[in-house]
Amino acid sequence: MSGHGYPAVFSVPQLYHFYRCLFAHFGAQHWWPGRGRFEVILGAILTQNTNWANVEKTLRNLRRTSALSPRGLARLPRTELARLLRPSGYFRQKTRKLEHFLRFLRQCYQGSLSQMFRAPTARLRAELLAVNGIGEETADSILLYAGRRPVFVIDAYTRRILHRHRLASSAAPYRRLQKLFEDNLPRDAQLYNEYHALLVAVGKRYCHRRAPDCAACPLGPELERSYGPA
DNA sequence: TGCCAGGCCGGGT
DNA sequence: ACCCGGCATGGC
Repeated sequence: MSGHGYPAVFSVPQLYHFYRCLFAHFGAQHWWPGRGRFEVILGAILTQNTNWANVEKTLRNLRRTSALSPRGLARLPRTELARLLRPSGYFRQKTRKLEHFLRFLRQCYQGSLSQMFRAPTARLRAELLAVNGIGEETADSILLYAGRRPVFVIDAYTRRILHRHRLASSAAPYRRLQKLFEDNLPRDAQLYNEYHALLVAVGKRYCHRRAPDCAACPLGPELERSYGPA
């Protein structure tokens, strides 16, 4: 069908209906949690494979230093920065990742987020991906939640939920899943924002690793009806 | 107590 | 182009 060896991804015009079911159940999520776009970027890096509650501790640590800006953090000694990042796990890795991002921002955009977000989306995405420590999900989270670009974010919960509802193979690559949403929804950053936040909300409750079939999800039967037989 | 969390990288097939 | 081990803390 696709000719690329990943046949098990379906085109889903009802994807918007899925969104409305989620919104009706869970309501507005008010994402991204964080104050301002620099905190959004920090959170996107710090939450990699990590519980958000741990990230919050680190963000509180950083706020207390009154150095919560690109230039402020760049002035901190590495050991001090590492100590502040400790609660969010992988703290040595994340210290390096953060330093890589700060260096990129300084060298390419004079340390200015305003300047960075003036770049066209496709170019900025490629540049972010070239930063060591920023992968596809983190780059897209930055673009969507800090830059308000219409870029759909795919994460582990999204993958599991799509698989559970037979909308995609569990092995489908990131870009393919992203395209599934972007091709079947209006190109609207606010919609992508709310949709992804809702997927995480439902995923946290019903679709953790040990229950990848989302067996307890109350939306399951409803959604299967709306999709018809797979 | 063990398992889990809003990934990513580097090295090996 | 995949597959895998490593990275680390805090909560249930």
